[in-house]
Amino acid sequence: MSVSKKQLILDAALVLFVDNGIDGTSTASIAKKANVANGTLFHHFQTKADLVHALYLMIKEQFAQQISPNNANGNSIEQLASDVWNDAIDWSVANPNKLQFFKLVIHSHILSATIRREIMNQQLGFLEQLIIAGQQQGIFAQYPLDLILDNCQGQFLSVSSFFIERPQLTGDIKYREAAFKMFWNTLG
Amino acid sequence: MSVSKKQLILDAALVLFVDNGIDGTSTASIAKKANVANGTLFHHFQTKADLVHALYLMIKEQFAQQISPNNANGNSIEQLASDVWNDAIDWSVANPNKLQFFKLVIHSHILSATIRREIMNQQLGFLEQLIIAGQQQGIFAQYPLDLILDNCQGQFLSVSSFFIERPQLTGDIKYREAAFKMFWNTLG
DNA sequence: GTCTATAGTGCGATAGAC
DNA sequence: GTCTATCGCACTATAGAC
Repeated sequence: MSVSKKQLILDAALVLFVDNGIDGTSTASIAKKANVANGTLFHHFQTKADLVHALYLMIKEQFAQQISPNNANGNSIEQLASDVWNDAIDWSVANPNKLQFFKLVIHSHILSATIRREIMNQQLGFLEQLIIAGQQQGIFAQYPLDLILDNCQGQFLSVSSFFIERPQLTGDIKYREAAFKMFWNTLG
Repeated sequence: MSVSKKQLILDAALVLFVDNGIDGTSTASIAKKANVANGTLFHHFQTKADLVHALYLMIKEQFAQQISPNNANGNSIEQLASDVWNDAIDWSVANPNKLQFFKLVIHSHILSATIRREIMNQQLGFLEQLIIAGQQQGIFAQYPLDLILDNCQGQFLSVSSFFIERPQLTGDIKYREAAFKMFWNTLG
């Protein structure tokens, strides 16, 4: 077989979680959609929470790969910020289910508060470096870093969802530029 | 009795929802915490979803009362925006459970998507007027209104949660001013 | 309106054959 | 690793006495 049953389960779970919520999705329905037996699911994942966590880790990896800046040298902070921001938005629009799943996990009680806090911090590690650099160069205001990061995550999640819900606006330069401008202005 | 059983149920539900999530809270546990019989809960609320909706409506009313500007005339847009923003943050810090419940409802699947969309629109009606006025006066940039509103809601929810999780920073002028400045800068 | 008791359902997880 | 079958539990909602 070309795709492992484990992966089939993860794929099915993502779709069902986004459609019905995490608590609203039974393990039986996941197995059924994946064309896999009920017991097989619990062979690969000890508990439902383990499945959620594994799915999150997989998606986080993919997200990190898309938005890690690969040409950091020689560009202005604004250019770097624009690249990172727009890469993140592009990824969200190309992977709407995965972005929505991030939001579900952040607000779900199925994972412990500690794990959910780790999630957020890891998610924003790349941004932290960029903001510190901007502050050192005097481009950004000296707002407290922790407050800035929470604010930026809030903007990213809401604006991503905005574009996901309105696919026809994704390529609209007016909207895309406004979205970045608002994000950028926040920092100054 | 001084407080109706219906109100006792609503009060108990709020605490349990915030602690354990909406799906993670059984109607039986709500009745128990409210010192009320199981059947009494379903006498006042036909279904669990009805209870959630009623609780939301009650809290929304309280929130709207706190942040509606009562001295709109004679003040600058920035002063108005500052008043509204800080009233909203103050309310959130004074009523952390209620703000967290807003977040739960927005991301829960127990209410239909239609109802959740209404919720957001009603929540932000007051802001809409202020932003339109600012744009007409040339104080704000001409970003698309719908995008601005989603962005602002994202900032408000994340920054509110930030202060709720760090009560000792609520009165810290440096943090409070930075929070408003970031919000304000977004619009310009 | 409030209570007790319970019906009826769906769920997470396990056991054991293959 | 994958399957079938099912256990045991917790849950929403109802019935009917007071």
